[in-house]
Amino acid sequence: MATNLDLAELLFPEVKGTIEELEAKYPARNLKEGAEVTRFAPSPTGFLHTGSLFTSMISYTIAKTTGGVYFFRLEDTDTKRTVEGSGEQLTSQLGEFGIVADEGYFPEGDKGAYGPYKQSERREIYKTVIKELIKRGRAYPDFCTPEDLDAIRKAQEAVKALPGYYGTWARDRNLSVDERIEKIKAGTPWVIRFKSNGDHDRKTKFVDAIRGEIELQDNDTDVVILKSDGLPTYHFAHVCDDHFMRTTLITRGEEWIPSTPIHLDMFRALGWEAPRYAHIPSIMKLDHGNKRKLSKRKDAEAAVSYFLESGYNTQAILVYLMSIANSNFEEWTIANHSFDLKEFTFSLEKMSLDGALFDMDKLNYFAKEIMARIPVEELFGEVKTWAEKHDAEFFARITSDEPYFKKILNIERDRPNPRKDYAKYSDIAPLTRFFYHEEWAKMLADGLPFQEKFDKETISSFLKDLSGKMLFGVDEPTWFAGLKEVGAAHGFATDKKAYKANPEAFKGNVSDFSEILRVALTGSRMSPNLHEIIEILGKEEVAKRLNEVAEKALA
RNA sequence: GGCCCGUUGGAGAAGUGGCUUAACUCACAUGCCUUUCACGCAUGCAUUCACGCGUUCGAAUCGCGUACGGGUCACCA
Repeated sequence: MATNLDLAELLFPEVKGTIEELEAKYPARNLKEGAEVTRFAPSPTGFLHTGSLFTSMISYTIAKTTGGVYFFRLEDTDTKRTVEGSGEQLTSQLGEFGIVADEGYFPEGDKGAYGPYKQSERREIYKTVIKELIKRGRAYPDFCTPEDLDAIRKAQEAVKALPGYYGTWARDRNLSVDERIEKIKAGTPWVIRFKSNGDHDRKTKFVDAIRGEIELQDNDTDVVILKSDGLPTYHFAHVCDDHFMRTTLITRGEEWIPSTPIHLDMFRALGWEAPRYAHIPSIMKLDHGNKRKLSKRKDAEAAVSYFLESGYNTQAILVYLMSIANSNFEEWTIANHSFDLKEFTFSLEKMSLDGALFDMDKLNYFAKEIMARIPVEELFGEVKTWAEKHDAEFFARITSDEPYFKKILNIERDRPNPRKDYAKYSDIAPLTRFFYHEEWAKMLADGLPFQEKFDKETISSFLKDLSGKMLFGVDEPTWFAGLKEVGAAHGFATDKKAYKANPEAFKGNVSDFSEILRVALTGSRMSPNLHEIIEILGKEEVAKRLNEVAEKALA
């Protein structure tokens, strides 16, 4: 009579290695007490999800702050969903955030002693372990077709039984070895299932690093561990990989909580110590009054590329995500006048238990705070790099005269409370375009937003006069005093109180002639400090603009 | 439907039985500053912690139940 040994040989004749050899090849890591080995293990679906960035940032931070190891593993076992080139994209996008793995998959080749770090290249390892499981009677080939499985599910529905491949519903679970061998020899397609000896009526407990103790029903389903394409399922790959890669802390989305008993069941069956788990809450979004997970199909902000393309500073994104992860981070940034994530002590215990709503307002707030504090030279470099990739016209504009653009960027920045009007690099072009003559000319052609209450003659004569009398190279009070003089000569008040006391005596207030100047120069009723603007524009350009507007006003 | 996780203001949240007349931050509103905007400053915004019952001298904090929200039950991860 044939035994499980024969079955294992028949199934995997090419597999010669043993688990012992693997244990020796991937020895326990020699790390100091408390050091955590964490990882980020995405599927290469051509897309870095915002929630993935969140999880990877947390994993990375934990490894770094405990003196451990953070590695990157590519989970490419779903060949149907695999998108070519995703590995590169994932690592390069993560790289923009400074989340670079200590070891793992890299487009140019694996780094580290616990590889391969791409699951499709680990078939040998999976099969070695599975072969052993079969020998021990803890795994078996299952010959059910999708139709068979469907029929089982329908039968379960009919009698209101729990769905799943377990107990007496597990059709091929109790086939004899001889029967199995016969079917295999007959060429019947098979998958390998794990043979659970769990009991659905019992509970399994584990301590989640974020939520504390969690109690779930014991796993009793015989999950598929090796698919018909010869690749493992997530459940098995996780157990096997994280064991041999010596991961100590599994950070993954909370959607994995319900399947944790399956993983624990397998760790037990293999006699391996299970790692600790930290199930990270999902980032949510409000949709018609209901919360739901950020969806890659429905929400632009689900893709990290969205933020990168619109030009959010990567540190700002990380800072925002950290403020969700540990809300005391915000207080910390205020107390320490720092947004340096490396200095902050992250703690899993302080994580909130339900998914936070993605808050664009708050992201924008952090982004403005951070952008306002980046030194100009550095900011300039970032804007330039971004523009080169995403806005050719803007790139051409700023590179045509870099010192000029730096001056523009620097407006109202060198002060304790700098201006904060850019949340992202793409905000800069529209707000600064008036500094470029051709752009300003277009605005003039489209019509300048002067208020109706000013008559054309006043606008024209005031600007005409001003074009020759504007002061340059003086300090702001002096410049403004000069401006007031011209205003007064054209019937405007130069003193607020005087105007308020007798508005009829004037054509307008200080703010009114200032506004006329502002509109003429910038094409808008709102702008940064006018004195800085005229100094940047220069005497010639200012005179040119004032004259052109003065003429057009009368035309 | 079974199981699991969760529920403090518009958002992120602090809070682990009396120190809370519920921090802090964003958003919002109003005012001040001011040549506009942005910045900055000041003030306001939950008499109440989903609801009910219970434990207790005392509960947002402990227990039970209900409601609601989320997740999960694949040869996807």
